[in-house]
Amino acid sequence: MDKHIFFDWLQQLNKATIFSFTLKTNDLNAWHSKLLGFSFAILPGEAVYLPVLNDSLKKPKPLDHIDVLEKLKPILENEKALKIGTNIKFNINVLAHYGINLRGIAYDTMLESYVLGDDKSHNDINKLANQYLHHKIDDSEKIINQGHNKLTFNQINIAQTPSYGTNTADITLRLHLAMWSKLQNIGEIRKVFSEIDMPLVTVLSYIERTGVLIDSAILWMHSQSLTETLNTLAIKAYKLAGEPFNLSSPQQIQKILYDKQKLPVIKKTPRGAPSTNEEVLTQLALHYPLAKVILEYRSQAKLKTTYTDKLPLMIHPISGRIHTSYHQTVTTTGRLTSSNPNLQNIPIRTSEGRRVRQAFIAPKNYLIVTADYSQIELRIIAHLSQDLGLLAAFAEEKDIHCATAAEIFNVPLNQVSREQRRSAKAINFGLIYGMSPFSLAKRLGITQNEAQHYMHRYFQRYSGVLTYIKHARQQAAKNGYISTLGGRRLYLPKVISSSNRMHRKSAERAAINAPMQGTAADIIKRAMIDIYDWIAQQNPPLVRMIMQVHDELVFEVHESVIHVSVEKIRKLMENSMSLTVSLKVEVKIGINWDEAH
DNA sequence: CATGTCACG
DNA sequence: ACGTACGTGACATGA
Repeated sequence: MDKHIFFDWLQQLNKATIFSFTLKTNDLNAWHSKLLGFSFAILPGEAVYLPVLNDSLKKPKPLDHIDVLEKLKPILENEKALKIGTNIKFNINVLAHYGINLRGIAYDTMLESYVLGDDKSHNDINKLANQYLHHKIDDSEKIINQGHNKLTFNQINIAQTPSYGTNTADITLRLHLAMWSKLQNIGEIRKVFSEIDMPLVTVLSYIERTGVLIDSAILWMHSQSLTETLNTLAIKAYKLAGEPFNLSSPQQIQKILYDKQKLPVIKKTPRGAPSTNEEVLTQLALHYPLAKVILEYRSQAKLKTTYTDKLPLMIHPISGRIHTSYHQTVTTTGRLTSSNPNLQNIPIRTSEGRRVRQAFIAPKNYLIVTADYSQIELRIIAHLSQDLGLLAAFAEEKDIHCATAAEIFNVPLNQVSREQRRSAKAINFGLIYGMSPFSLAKRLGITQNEAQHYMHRYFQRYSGVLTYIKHARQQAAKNGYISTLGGRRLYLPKVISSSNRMHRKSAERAAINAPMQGTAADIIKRAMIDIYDWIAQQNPPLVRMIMQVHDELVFEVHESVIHVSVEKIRKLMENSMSLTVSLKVEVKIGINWDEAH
């Protein structure tokens, strides 16, 4: 009977040009998860749960003596059989562990929800079902967790009755149909979905599974030396405070500094407590040695607790490498995020921090190659605004901060002082974030009037930029969203016309920043897709893409092909999207990530 | 589980 | 008179 149902479904799947499927696993972490079963749906309302025969299967032996995976493999690997799923990257990663190379990945409901701008929880099938299908999944549908009858997915038999096991595929299919009917009519969104987000899934899965090689001995030694430094700093701090206290507790530091030692309160936290953050302590450190010791302790403790202690623990026992997860549906702008561990915030700004990067190494006969987009966000605003001055500065390959300084301070390019360049750099950064004179003044340590004056000069010289910023604000207010070049939208639900001035201003800044940050994300994602296609053609592959850090890609490249590969990578990145300004990529090579930077 | 802090682009 | 540059994830503390 079971076998009959199974072979019947197998036949139907074989004929289907498109179907949805979900996986049941024993762990949400793909690297440690065992496959228990599949659910499939070809038509709305019809679904099946297929248990997988594996060694976790004990008592009931559904589909005994049939290797379900082996039978499904050709279907899952068939490019012509289109698949619908939710968080398909997870499925690819799990299936890869079983030797299945998932192809024909067509629609991911999580990504559909993301590009449609639904509020968060793009992966929450219950919420989406409620929103799009007006369908509440009640507990009776959940086959597991039913009181005494605790069945896990490896114990359920093949099932066609409505149950939590089968209906996830059904709901996924119906969710897709509902979201796609909306999505396909909006050209921009359809474009970003099909040209960027969907093809990127396979690429990210590849990068995650490839992983990064870490020299844990380097990190271990670094941890040891940090322990000593921290001990010494703690003793110093206790002496200056007159008593021992927990240097990791902002609350206790606050008591010592402000209650006991009566230091001036420079800033308060959102909840009204006197702040002890870096900005405040740096000012206090000019007069009070204790503040300096705390600062030093904090930065060293951060290195140890977040990086040197933790990274070695994240090395996968089998691959011997670190496998992060990239997330496509977290940010408002379209950037990726990385977690477990986060490889997008590895220290670089201090020499002590860079020692952590020295532990990111390449295997024997390979080198680390990094490729960075240079000034990508400013190039994007040049393109979006079509400001002639900015376009010319990039066309002439000028140092952009120097060029800006020359305009603002009205001096020849070759007479720009270091101080002037520094100011111009702050203005350029502020430009990207929608700065106010107040914040620019604070950043540069000048008066608000002076800052106002600088900004006025900037917008006088680059008037196209001002026009563009005004335009972005208007667009956001008129449409309730702002778009990137790739077609992604940042929705500003109501806040953009909020009567609360602070909220409104904040939404305006987001509207100014999103097209730049988001277009930069579009560009590097397109590049990653192109680079992956190139790497996939190699046999054997001598280049591996191993990390993405917003405007940078990191590779392991075999020594024998280093120079041709570098030029190919550069070319693919610089041409990933066509803009009025040319894109510039800086490539560096080293034996570790620090040296390649 | 919220808060404060700090690592990155 | 007010607060005030965009976007993230991880950690330790302490209720």
